[in-house]
Amino acid sequence: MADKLKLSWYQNDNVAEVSKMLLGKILCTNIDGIVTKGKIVETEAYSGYNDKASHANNHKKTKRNAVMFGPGGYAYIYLCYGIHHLFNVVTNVEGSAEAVLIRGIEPIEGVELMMKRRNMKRPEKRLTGGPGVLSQALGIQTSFYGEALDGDTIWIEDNEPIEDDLIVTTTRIGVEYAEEDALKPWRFYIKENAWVSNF
DNA sequence: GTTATGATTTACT
DNA sequence: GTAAATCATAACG
Repeated sequence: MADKLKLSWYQNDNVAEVSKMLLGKILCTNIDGIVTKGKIVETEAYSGYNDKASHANNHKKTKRNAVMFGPGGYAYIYLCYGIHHLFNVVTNVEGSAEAVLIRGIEPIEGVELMMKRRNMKRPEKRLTGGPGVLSQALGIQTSFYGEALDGDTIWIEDNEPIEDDLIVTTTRIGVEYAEEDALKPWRFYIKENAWVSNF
């Protein structure tokens, strides 16, 4: 069995690199004594410096994103549209508001429970193929906010790294000529994986 | 105290 | 393909 990633593992000053390395790792939760696991297949990096999409843009510190300003290795849960829980992993050291958004996972363990939670009547692809639903499938709630990822409730297990050939890095659309303003290719996913969202 | 907004999902035409 | 749902957070008065 793979080892739990240590908090220091996340405290890398290159968010994009952490995002890349998170691909293929195993995200685990332990809710009510039941463990569910899923392989991370899609991630997205967020920085508090130059990413307009980030809640921590321009070092804007609020109560909600405060955890992102802390040291890496903690869970940042954000409730979007009032319904969807988005799960982020805080990276980098204290003072740098950077995080990795987990966008897609491939169910490994506890699949039936996931479907039960989601009350799935839909194709399996939608079970965890999206940032909002994967959180729900794993039972992630707002009470996970600020949880350390080396605890017994939620953690990430190490796994064999994904080959570079299988990692797809995407840039934003229509930014080729606007290199200065364009955000870096900070979206990563595993090639030819059915659980990647939005395709 | 009140209002505007969003890192999305789902359903329907 | 497009449109609507829905609520916690943040900013403003």
